[in-house]
Amino acid sequence: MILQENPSPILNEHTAAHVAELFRAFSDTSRVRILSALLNTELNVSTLAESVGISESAVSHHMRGLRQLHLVQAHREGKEVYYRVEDEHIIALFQQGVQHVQYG
Amino acid sequence: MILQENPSPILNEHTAAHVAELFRAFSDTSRVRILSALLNTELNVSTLAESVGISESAVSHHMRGLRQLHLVQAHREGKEVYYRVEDEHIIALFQQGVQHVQYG
DNA sequence: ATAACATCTGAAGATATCTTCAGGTGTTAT
DNA sequence: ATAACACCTGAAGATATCTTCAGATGTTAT
Repeated sequence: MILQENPSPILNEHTAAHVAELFRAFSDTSRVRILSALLNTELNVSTLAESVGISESAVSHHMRGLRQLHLVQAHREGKEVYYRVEDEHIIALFQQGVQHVQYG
Repeated sequence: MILQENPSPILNEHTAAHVAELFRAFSDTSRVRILSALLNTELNVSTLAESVGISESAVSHHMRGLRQLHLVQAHREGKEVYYRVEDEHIIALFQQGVQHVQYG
C-alpha cells in the first residue's frame, strides 16, 4: 500500500512569516546595495555609507536589522565596526536574486 | 600586465531597485503562503483564498503584483482564473529562502 | 436578458518602513 | 579629562504596504 504524500503543503503562518522576514531583508534598494558591497569583503560603516550614498545613521539602522536576522556579522576594530555577510548560503540566495534580474 | 579586476562592484541604484523589487514580492506572509501553495500545482483564486485564509480580493491584489513582476502566470478556464509560478528559477529562489528558514 | 458565480479594481484606513535629526555610547590620542 | 572620531539609538515625518469594502467586469446557464 502506497501512501499518497502531499508533495508540499502550504506553509503555516509562522514559517511563512519567517520566510517573508528573510526576503524582506533584501527588499530595500539601500540594503541590496549594502549587501552587494559586502559580497567579497568586509567593510565598515563609513565606507558603506559613502559607497551606497546614504548617511552613516541610515546604514547603522539597516545593519541592525540585518544583524538581528543573522544575515551579517559585526566585529569592532578600534573605533570602526566591520560588517561581513554571515555565510555562503546567504550570499547564494542574494546572488540568485541578482542573477534573475540581470540575466533573467 | 595583469589588470586588477574589481571582483563585484556595488550594484547601481537602478539594478538594486529591481533586485529589491523582486525580493519584496516574497516579503509578505500571505504571498509566501500563496507561492508555497503554487509550488507543485496551479490553483484558482477562490482556492488560494481559502488555503491562505484571506479574502479573494486580497488574493487578487497579490496576484496582480506577482503577475506584473512575471513571477506567476494566469490563464482563465471558464469563470475561474488559474495561477501558476512562472518558471523553475523563481521556484528555486523561493525554496532556497524556505530552506534557510527551516534548516538554516 | 437575467441571474449566479468568479475575479478584478480603486479608494480608504490601519500599519509598517525608511530616512533624517539630535543626541548618546564606545574608542583612541593628547 | 578632554577632544575627536566612529558608530548607535529613539523619535518623528514622509512614504509605502496590506487588507477591506463597495462596486465593476467577465463568464456561464437559464
